[in-house]
Amino acid sequence: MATDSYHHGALRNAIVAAAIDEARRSGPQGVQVRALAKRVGVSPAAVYRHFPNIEALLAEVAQAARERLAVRLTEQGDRASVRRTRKAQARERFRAIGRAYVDFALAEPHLFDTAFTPTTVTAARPDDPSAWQVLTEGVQDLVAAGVITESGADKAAVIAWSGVHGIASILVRQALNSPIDSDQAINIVLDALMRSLESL
Amino acid sequence: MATDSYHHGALRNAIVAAAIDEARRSGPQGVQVRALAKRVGVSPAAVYRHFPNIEALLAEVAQAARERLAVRLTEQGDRASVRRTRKAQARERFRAIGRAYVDFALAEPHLFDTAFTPTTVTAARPDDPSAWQVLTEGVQDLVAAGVITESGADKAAVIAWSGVHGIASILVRQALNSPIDSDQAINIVLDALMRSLESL
DNA sequence: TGTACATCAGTGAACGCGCGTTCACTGATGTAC
DNA sequence: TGTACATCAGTGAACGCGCGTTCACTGATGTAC
Repeated sequence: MATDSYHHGALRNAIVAAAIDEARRSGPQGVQVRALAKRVGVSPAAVYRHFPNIEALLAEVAQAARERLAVRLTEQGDRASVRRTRKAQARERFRAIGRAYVDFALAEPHLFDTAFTPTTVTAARPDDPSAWQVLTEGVQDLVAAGVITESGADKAAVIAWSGVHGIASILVRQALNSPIDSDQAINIVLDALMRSLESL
Repeated sequence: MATDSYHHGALRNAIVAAAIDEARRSGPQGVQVRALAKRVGVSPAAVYRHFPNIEALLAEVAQAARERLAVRLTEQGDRASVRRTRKAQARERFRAIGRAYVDFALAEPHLFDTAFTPTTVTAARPDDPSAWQVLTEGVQDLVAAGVITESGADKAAVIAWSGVHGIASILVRQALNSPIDSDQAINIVLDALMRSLESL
């Protein structure tokens, strides 16, 4: 791929990569045609060979952000410490996924923002992997291990997602108005989540 | 207050009111010097008699949005249905506050966004009333009624806020990816919240 | 194997727009005498 | 009670900037013969 010749060769990928990095640094607002073109070493008009408008590019970046989040959830779920019983294992894995969700938000606040930014353009394909799906699979594990009943699965997913998304959003916005510090808060929420799932 | 004379008379208030309405319609991005000036019937430069820059105005609007939320929480908490026992009453009130939080977000999504938009300028005075405080008072009620222990109060506040803020954010962003509909989801989260508080 | 040509990813310059902000000014207001 | 004057909330025009987008074009690439 000759990035320095007249024909870039892999311009589309380069633009998306630069846009993701820009979103990581400055959030959805940071995704701008002219800045990206400059950064990739190309004229602004070249961007329009690959995207009809900036909204389409932003939608793709948002999807990429959501997919990165999903990847992290799976990674950290797989890295959960090993437990004796199947129940304990499923619980541990689920908790690790929840923790990863919040950790991602704190490590990449702007990317987290971008992931959930409203876009006028809808994605051409479904998220793959999808954070919601990873979470749902975690719930299925809990069901299979007998931690929660099958009838409670849908509820469990909503409850868990609300909890982790809530504490993540609050911490990212630095809006936690409590004597409790961030790390404690995360654990308190995760504990509460596990408790309320098991009483489903 | 002669709003049509050379001296407006109550320009500052008029600008803030217009800005809040603009935020209500279009979110924090909608708060713009020139548009507000035009709307209030004044030249753009007049705005700078009352605010050093647009960030300062936005910070004030964000605070107003948070205070409106807080007012709604109190209103709806006070309107909670009457129960026989003190415990049941405290629970009912707390649930009503939680419900009001989510309802506000759904009724005024852009204002909700604005309330938690990051601002470079910090507020000159603390929020009054403050949503966090209303929530904390609800927790104190639960403690006083003996529903939860005093040692669990701080935790309860964090848990509750995460839950309601989470489901509110998810619904506002229309990101709920579940067979469950919005209204059910809200109740499921509120139920889970109440359960996990009582097991503190 | 060499050449003509279609294709299309890039350029460069310009467009119109709306933004926040500034500056020298003007006109209404209220206070001191 | 009437007038001079300080005060300051407003005006109007302009600033520089950066944005997304367009358009006629150019140059590299690969394919057909």
